[in-house]
Amino acid sequence: MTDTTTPTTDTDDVAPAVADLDTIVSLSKRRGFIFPSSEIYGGINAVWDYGPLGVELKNNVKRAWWRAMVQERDDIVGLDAGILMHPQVWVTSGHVAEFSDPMVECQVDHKRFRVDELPGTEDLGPKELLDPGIIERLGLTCPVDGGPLSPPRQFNLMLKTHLGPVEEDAAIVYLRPETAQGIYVNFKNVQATSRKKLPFGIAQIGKAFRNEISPGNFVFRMREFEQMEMQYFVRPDQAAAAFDEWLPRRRAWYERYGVTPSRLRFREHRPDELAHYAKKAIDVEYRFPFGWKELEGIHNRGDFDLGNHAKASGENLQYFDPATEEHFIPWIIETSAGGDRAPFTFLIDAYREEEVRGEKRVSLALHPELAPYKVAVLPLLKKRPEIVELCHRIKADLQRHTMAVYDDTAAIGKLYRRQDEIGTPWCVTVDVESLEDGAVTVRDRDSMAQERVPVDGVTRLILDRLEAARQA
RNA sequence: GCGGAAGUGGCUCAGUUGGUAGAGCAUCACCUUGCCAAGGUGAGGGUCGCGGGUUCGAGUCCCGUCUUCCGCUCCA
Repeated sequence: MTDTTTPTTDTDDVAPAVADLDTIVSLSKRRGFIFPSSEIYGGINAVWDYGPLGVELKNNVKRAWWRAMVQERDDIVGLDAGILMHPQVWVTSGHVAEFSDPMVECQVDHKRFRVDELPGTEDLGPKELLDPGIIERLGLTCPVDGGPLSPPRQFNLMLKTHLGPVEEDAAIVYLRPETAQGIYVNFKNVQATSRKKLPFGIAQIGKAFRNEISPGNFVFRMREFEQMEMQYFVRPDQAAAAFDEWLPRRRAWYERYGVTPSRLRFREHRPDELAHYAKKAIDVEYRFPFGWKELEGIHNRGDFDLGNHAKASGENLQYFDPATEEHFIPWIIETSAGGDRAPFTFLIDAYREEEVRGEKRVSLALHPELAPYKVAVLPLLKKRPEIVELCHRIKADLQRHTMAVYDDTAAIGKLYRRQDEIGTPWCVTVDVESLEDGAVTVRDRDSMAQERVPVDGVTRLILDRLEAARQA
């Protein structure tokens, strides 16, 4: 691969964050992008709601991802699997074992340890590992500083619920902690019905849930979040090459939609930090206001998932390669992006501030395809009913094709500023002359260029501009 | 979950030694203006995160709780 830089610190500010987190949170709330969940009851930890503008931005990001992954490719198809799955899926995937452990905490340095990894606990069963008296009985202490340990507690990173009206253990199901498993268990169905030959991929966007120990940083780490995942199935001997292909491709996707290249980097996981399913993992990281953090993970999962599911379910999940007449379990290259982190990143990176006459002006340089509204129609003079009427006619025509909005509740300068602050790329202004020459002014947010356009050509022009931005 | 800080109208904040809440911006209406956050007048909006306690009386003191932020754990 071409660009696998692996900086090590969080403080190498080649590209300082654009704005601090508070500024973004404040803008999000003020303009209606993101609100705290259940705010009138005091909010609920690590859940956030998308407001009128936020849902547009998020949907646009998801659509852009789907477009790049599914629409424009012949080798990837989509899927939308259930959030609830057979409980056995999570046993097989390793999540029951890896995501829920009896743990103890040192009372001195507050470090946490899995009970079954402390010396002398090797032979203990699951029940004994949770025994409150086990610490005292075995004389366990903190491996780091010898401090006293808390009684064992069950840490479960998976959220549970009951399926069926009667709450009994047999009916416990998990809310999926990752969307990937929905793809793996459907591998045969999708492959058979789509008749795809290796290599091919399955893409999915959906919610996942984790009882994070310490969520935070706004929408960066939530307990309910969205994933945009694509699982690419390949011959084992092609896995490494496929991995190297997807890496720059995924980074380029973020850059294409406006993320500053110097605020992106790759970071490869050390062997000791690899997830239980991964053979190799490289993150695409973004320079968030709170440091370099993962935006998306690209993993080589080998045959871990399909292999285990085949064994546990008894199903034959092998692929038959007609060219070589071989049967084998495909290997999987996974690209797993954050469906909330991506919009968050685009929002942060689009943030602009400038001083005009001692006043702070905020604007969002969002890529037109991601902007909540593509165009605003504004009257220069709202006293003339013909002008307002013409505005509504233009807006109605635009609305049939894209997100357009009309606003007349302020002077023209302020109307422009409002649109700049929410990232609207184009504004159409109707003035007195429009009534005579049948032309209006189209103003471009980024270049500030203005041009006169015949009323009948406005919609075409905006759609052309949008398409041009999409192609760029 | 642990340690530290914070929580007042949509946003940013003020609120003196406890006496029943203010400002700027924003929003809305009207007048004026008419191409890049103009001016004027007026209006709506908070019981001070929530619960309890002390007190004649608490935003202001005490306890609990929730939430947010910064660290420890993580990874979309």
